[in-house]
Amino acid sequence: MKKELAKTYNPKDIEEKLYQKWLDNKYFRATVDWSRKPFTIVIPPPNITGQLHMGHALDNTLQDILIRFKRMQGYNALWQPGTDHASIATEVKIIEQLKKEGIEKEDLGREGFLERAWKWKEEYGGRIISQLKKLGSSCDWDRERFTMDEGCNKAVNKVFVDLYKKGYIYKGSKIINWCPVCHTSISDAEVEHEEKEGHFWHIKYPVVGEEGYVEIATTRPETMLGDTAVAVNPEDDRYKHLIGKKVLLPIVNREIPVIADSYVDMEFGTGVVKITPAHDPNDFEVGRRHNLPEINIMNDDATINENGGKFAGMDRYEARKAIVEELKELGLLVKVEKHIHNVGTHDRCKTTIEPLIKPQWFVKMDELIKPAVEAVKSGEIEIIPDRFNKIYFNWTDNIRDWCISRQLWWGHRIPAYYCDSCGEIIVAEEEPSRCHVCGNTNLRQDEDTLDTWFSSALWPFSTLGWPEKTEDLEYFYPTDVLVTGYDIIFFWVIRMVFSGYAHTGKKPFNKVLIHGLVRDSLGRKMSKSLGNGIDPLEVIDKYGADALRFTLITGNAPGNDMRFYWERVEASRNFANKVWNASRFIMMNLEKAELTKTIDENLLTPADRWILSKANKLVKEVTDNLETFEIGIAAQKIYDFIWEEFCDWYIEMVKPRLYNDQDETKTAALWTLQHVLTVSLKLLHPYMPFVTEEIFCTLQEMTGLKEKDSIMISSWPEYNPDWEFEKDAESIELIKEAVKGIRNVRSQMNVPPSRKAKVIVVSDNERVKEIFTESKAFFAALGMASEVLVQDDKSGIGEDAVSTVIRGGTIYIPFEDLVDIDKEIERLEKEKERLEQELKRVNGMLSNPNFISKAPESKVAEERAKLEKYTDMMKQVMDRLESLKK
RNA sequence: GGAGUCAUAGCUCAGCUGGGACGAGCGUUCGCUUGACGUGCGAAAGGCCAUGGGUUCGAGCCCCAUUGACUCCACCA
Repeated sequence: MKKELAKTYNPKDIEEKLYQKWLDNKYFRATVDWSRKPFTIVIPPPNITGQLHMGHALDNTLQDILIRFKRMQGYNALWQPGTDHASIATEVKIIEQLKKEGIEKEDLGREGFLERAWKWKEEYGGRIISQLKKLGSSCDWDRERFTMDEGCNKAVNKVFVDLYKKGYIYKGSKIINWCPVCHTSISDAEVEHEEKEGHFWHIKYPVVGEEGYVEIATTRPETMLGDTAVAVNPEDDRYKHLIGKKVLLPIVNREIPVIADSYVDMEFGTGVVKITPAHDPNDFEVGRRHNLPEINIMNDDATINENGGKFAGMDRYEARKAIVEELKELGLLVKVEKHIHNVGTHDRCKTTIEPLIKPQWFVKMDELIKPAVEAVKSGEIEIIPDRFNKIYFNWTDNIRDWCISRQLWWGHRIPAYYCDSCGEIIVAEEEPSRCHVCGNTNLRQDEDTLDTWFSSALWPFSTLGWPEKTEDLEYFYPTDVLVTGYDIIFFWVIRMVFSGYAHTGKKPFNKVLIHGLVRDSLGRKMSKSLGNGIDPLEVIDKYGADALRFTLITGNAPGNDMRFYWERVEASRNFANKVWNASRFIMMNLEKAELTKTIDENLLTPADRWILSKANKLVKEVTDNLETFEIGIAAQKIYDFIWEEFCDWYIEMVKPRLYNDQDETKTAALWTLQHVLTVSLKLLHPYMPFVTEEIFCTLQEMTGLKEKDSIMISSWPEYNPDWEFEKDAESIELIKEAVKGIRNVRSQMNVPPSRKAKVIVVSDNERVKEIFTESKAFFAALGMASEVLVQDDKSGIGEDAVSTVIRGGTIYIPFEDLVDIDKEIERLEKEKERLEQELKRVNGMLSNPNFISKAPESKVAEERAKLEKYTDMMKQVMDRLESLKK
């Protein structure tokens, strides 16, 4: 019993079933096989807290396309999947959950909390994975990893210890970005700078021991509680005399020095800057240069601490108000100006960052970053599109030490142990049983965990077994391509690159494919707060995964952002439906046919050879495009080929042969249909895995020509240099031209398709006559002709006919009653005008001696051919006009 | 203050290393129960390729400047 396809394509009927089939047959599985070439992609691990959003959908569609393409090409394609523990995001989620139960994090204690966290991970961590499956992602799920699993933890510890031993990891008290809500330090990359409207408060600081004061301008008056100096530029004549003297810090009534530092910009503000080393990164630097005391005036929740005297306990903004109020009362507030400035916020919770001095762990970057810079400079790692090199270098060139410790519980705990009796710090992969200096057995592990990105940086090799010397690592590493959005270059890409070189001695990947963001239809970022996000799962539910995938990779240039439109998804769905129906038609006709794998080429008609060479050319182009990551361009070409060339032209051309059992070329037509369809399906498969699989399998059953149980393991079509049928291509193009001409004329005259008419091709060119004679059958069908006559003169054709000119001939349609001679003349005049334009252009070029001498020969020849063609057509138009005007 | 992206049909965007804009989808107009598909078929309307220079036989594409929109980076109190 042969399978039937439903009338319209319904993705829901097949997607789940096919995905299950792929899983059951282990088609996604990749294992070491030295006889084959590997092709490896590691997934950017989605957060376990995450839900699939459009960004994931795009990112993973791109990866799946590349993987499926390479797999079909015969590579041993591994797509390594996994998830990220996402320290802050997850910890915040769990704290929220606990809050609902009225529990504080501290109530549970570290162990209790972690237990809850793991439970949460077990429950929700797999959600995004199942969503990725709905997209059709062909990851090797047997290899699924987690950034906090045992192997990754081992890798993290080893890296930490190694870097520590080499002096690249150190602990230090430096000013760091502190999030008062999340209660943790964060790295520079996690700080977002937002322009905010603020104020500029001008405050008088009286000079000690003499009359007068200096006026300073500040955006954060509350930090004056921690001021330990006032700075001026050493070149500033206005203030030179004050350098070395002291001023009295108002309210606090502390005497602080006036120092000179070139950091101060004379042009900006008043030229005098208050220095608060403990709460401003710049002031911190100045403070260290001048050995100033660092007075921390804040608690971890950004309330004022005991160093703030009577303001202690107030929130930083309350304190600001109170201090301004008091300054006013003291008569020390000169003025308040509006001021727009950049404020750093935490990218996760949008809280304004508070710079604080805290002991933290850092990775020293200056040496480590060097190979990462060199790799991209030399082209050993290629970033696509290459304009992102600049973003990459912008970050590497300005890199600062990476603050890696986080005051969180969910994450890799720092493998550093303190001996409280002798003060020794022991950094080791395994917890030491005793202090190697004093023998103390009561060691205390560092409370902090590591930045999430510390473990993600190792992802390309930790997932393959590193630090063990596994065969996987040897075979699949370095990976081939990394696919990710431009927003994550500095968070992740750079860190993977330097980590790869530092720990494996190799680059983590050869190429980085960067894509843009998916925005809403108004061009805004999709975000939770705006509520403008579109759920990919909803799209899949309504239109199918294939439609979503196709939509995401077409209609935009690499690296550029794209807007999401439902209309575009609909168009993609329509395309899937088109493929479905074309296949349905073909299979309908194949039912009774006996096909063989290859065909005797002598049986092929010009139309067959035309579409075969078109398909052949498509194979070459699509393959080339995919090799160079021009994924959207390739998709567009496949779309155009299937819809226009194959469906609208070839299938229509072939219909008369299919309906005529006497036609000895019918088998050739069926074979060609089947062959071109199969090639098209294969090319389309990476983009639309589900429809193509369903049709491919059904088609195989129908024809009995079985290649493989699944299209995804079938072989990628290969370009055949022998299948360039130039002559047939020319013939068919000529017929297409004629058909278009006829349709155009008919449409202009409002002739309904039901009214057939005789079509007479007049030409004195033997080749032209031959072309129309051999293709008469389908030319008649496409041109809505009742009968086609091919003759070499106009005998028998009266004035009551309309005509259209092609190269080498004129086509007449005697419509008798419908023909209005004046209108016909008008039409021909227009055609004449058009040709005149063309001739003018071509003649212009060809009469330019510089063009002839400097342009490439092929171009000149091309233009000459056009001249010939248009001249010929012009002559015919003129002839016709003449006879009508008589 | 640096850097980048974008400006092409009513809308959203393609246009590869310079060689006539066959531009695509959607929308619009007209005509179609043409034995796969109305999620379709056929025909059409619609573009000074932001502006001003330059290079070139030839520029939407390369160079310079200008205008406008957006994004990223940056410690100006």
